[in-house]
Amino acid sequence: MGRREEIVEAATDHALDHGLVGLSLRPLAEALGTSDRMLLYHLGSKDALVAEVVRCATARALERLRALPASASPGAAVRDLHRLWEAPAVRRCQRLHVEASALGLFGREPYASTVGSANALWSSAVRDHLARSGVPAARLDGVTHLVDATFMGLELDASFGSPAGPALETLVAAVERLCSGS
Amino acid sequence: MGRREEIVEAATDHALDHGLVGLSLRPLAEALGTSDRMLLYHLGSKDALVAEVVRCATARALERLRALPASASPGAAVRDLHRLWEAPAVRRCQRLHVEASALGLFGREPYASTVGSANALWSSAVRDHLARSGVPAARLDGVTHLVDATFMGLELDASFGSPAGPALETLVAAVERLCSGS
DNA sequence: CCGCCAGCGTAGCAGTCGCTACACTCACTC
DNA sequence: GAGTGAGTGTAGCGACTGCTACGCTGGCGG
Repeated sequence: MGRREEIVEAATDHALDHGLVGLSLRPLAEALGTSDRMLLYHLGSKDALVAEVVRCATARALERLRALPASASPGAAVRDLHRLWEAPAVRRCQRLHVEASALGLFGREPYASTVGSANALWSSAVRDHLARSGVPAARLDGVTHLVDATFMGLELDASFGSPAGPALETLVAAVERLCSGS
Repeated sequence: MGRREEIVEAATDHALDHGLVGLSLRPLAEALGTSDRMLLYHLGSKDALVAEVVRCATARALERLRALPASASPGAAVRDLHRLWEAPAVRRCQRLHVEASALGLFGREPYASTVGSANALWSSAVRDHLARSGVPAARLDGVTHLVDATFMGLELDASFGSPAGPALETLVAAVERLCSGS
């Protein structure tokens, strides 16, 4: 692993803990045992570094999602996806993804474009898992978007103590009915 | 309206356009035709100003939500809530709310605490509307949280061009089945 | 007519930001 | 052994941050 990849991995760990918003080169460099000068030497600019961090966090979460075995039913798939999402290692990545998405809300770069492609990857992996778990093709698009959006929204809600339970149970029940009936 | 309220309203307009992240006192003051000195004089600190802005944006959206007449059915309620959410005046407020929520994700103040109470208000108003529109009590909690989380998530997705249509239709169908059956 | 104080402007503080200029070491090739 | 290039440390640039010290103004009550 080259120095650049080492830096990106370590910076990702740091961002997973502290978020993207306050991120600045000097404290980050100090935490990584190097200097801001070096971060810029290897990454080119802060924006490039941030883009790499977002990409790296997404890749870590994706690896876990792709390793998830097919679930027994659409309802079980939603539950399994949520369990995966709540695994600490995955959740921290998703929290970062949500933060990056919000930073792109007003078109601010590099968040807007980076998060766009990250989300396409994640969303299509969710779709794959749902398809493998018996969600009928006619419902696949809608359920994928619904599940994806709901989990993101729940992550936002969770930050001020709102429990995910009721919404999750409702979503599971809804997906079950939607995929068995009609 | 006192000078303080005028400033908060104008600052809210500005934040609705430009977001909370890059917000800094001097450009804001210039846009408002005053000086950073005055913002601090009337509001006390930047954090207090931000808290007021978030509160103000939430109040504007709430006013619209509370004026929404009861819908004909649970499914229609979801559709009506979404139509309300997509009204430009409301949507800008919700976009700001989502941004503020994300800024609170890592516990950063004043976002975390301000957004918490704003969300409680919004969530309970959504709950009221759903109850008025025929969502049975047993489902009220789950549907409220589901709808709320989904809309927030869709707002995040919308920023990189993902259409809300499929997820919304699926949510409407799901809520309809959930509230008529069993 | 005087004092007072809310409201406002000017100037500036100490600190942080991303980024760069420059000099230097070291391993390498020729 | 000279030259070369990647990698690194130091120091600092200009811009910007939230915030404050200080002085002025105008209208009010005494």
